[in-house]
Amino acid sequence: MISYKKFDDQQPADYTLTELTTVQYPFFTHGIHPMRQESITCSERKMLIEEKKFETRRQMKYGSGHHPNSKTLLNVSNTYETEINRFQRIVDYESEKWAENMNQGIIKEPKVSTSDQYLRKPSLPLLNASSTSPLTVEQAIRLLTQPIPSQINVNTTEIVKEIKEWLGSSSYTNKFFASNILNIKEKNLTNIFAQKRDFNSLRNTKETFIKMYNWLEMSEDIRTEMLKMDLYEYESPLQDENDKSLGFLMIRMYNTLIFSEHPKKIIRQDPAIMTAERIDELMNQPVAYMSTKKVTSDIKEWLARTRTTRKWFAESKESTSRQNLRQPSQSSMDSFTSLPLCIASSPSSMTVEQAIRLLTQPIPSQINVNTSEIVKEIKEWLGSSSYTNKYFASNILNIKGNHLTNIFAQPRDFNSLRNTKETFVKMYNWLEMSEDVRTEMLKMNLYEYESPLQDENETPKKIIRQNPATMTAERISELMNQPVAYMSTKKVTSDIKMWMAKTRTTRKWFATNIMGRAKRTLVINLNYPKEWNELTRGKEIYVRLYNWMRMSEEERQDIMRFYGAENVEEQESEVEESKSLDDILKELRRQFSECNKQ
DNA sequence: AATAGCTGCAGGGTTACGTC
DNA sequence: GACGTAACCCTGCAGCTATT
Repeated sequence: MISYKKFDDQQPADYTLTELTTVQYPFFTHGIHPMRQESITCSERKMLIEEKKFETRRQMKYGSGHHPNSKTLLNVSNTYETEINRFQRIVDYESEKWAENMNQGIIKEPKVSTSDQYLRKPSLPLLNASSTSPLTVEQAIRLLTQPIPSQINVNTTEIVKEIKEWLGSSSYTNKFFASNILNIKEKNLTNIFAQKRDFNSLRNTKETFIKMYNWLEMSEDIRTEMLKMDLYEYESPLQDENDKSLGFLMIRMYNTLIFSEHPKKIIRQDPAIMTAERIDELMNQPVAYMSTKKVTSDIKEWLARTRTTRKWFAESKESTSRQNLRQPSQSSMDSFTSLPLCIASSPSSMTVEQAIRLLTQPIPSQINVNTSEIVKEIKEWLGSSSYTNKYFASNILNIKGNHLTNIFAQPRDFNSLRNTKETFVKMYNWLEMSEDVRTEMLKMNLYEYESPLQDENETPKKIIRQNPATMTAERISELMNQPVAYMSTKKVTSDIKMWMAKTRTTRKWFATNIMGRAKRTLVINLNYPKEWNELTRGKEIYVRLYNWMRMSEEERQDIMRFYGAENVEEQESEVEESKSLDDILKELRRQFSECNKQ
């Protein structure tokens, strides 16, 4: 057993590079490694078997009319095996470049422009195919599964939105689209539609998002063509029969050609100069797309072959890189919030919610907000427009005219602002907008449905606390289920989260006892609040959250005590320290502003 | 080490809606 | 009204990270 204890012990280099040189791909021997069979996903299998048909056709076209037979295939595999030996089973997972290289002189293929692959122009032969000849199944699947260029910041929310829009405008059902194009169950698609995802954190569903992304990139002609096809008809039979068949050989070959591209030569450096940085660099090279099943399968094989323990491997390498892999999730979450700007750039269909979201969009933290400059520019804009200050104040900023006059008159330090920070955020965003968007927004009545909650923030309506002893289930139900015409779900959920943090109420307790929902459900609603107008049956939980925030703290404590909360006494003493509901609300607003700032 | 919180995934249950 | 289907909501589980 070789020691793997430290990176400094350069033995491991023999495993990452040298050791691998001795390994042959089992695909191209007659004894096929059984483990490898499991490394192909269903869709990959599908692609491969379809590729077989494709290759046959291409052989006919480019191979002087001679049919491929087992000998031809063997030649292909031998050639490939040579390559494999040369590159020594270090498999690269990025693209199809190698396939193209390999195809020169081996498998003649209609020219697939791999260089264009990264330009996100749907690989062109397929476009042509739609006009000149019918799209083949393998072309269709390749189009669908084409990797998304790494420089693209995949916004799953936007993809979902656009797919929904497309489905809405088409005559096809979600179910048909799910099964015939995405190769998933309809319920799964429903979940994908309902639950926001961070693309980089996805595992199995990443493939679905890739397909949806590519779908949106296609022309309507190609889509129509594809919808007529039965892309996944061979899905299940393949599971059983592939072992000894010719098809299986093709599968193996094509899998490697397509999914395991030419390894970029990682030149082995002198082991003595292996540094943490070098390791980091090697381990964290960006990857645009991979077959995760294949990678994990290969890793398992490698672990077995090199007798590396999972524990050692996990702790020494993967554990460190794992943290890094988690990083992108935040940035892509941020992209959700920046999205409305894009939507609003075509103001024709702007909704009140979009407008408000545009206005209240947090100012990026790197921006040094100059309030004087904002005031100056807003004044200039008002001067040049036909709108009065009062109109602008009430219709865009949702403040009173005299408040705006004060803001104009008194210099402010943005970071010290509390309630007025929101106004400056709105003014900042206003200045960032195009005149078209502004015009559109000025025509709207943004605050007509302003919720009582927000009014209460200004002058909280005192909810008279009844005698705690009289708190009953009926009273609670009455308080919690008061009808609500409109609310800013984002604000409510944000307030609730702050309140929970402040009172140290757990999600589990609150969800079970107050909301009457599972913790999971509450967490989803808190973290991914839907816009009020998008909600249908799901409004109930938001109504309860809203009404919860609407109550006085004493009322909340009474209810919590009613449900037997253990820490109500502590919370109560905490509450007693605060002076009034007014202060609580002010504090919440301040924290909310802080939140926005960050 | 224990606990809390978050998330992907999958599936059950309910509601909405269209068709007969 | 009965029925089937689509869409939506809710939840459990498992695995992960962060915090205490």
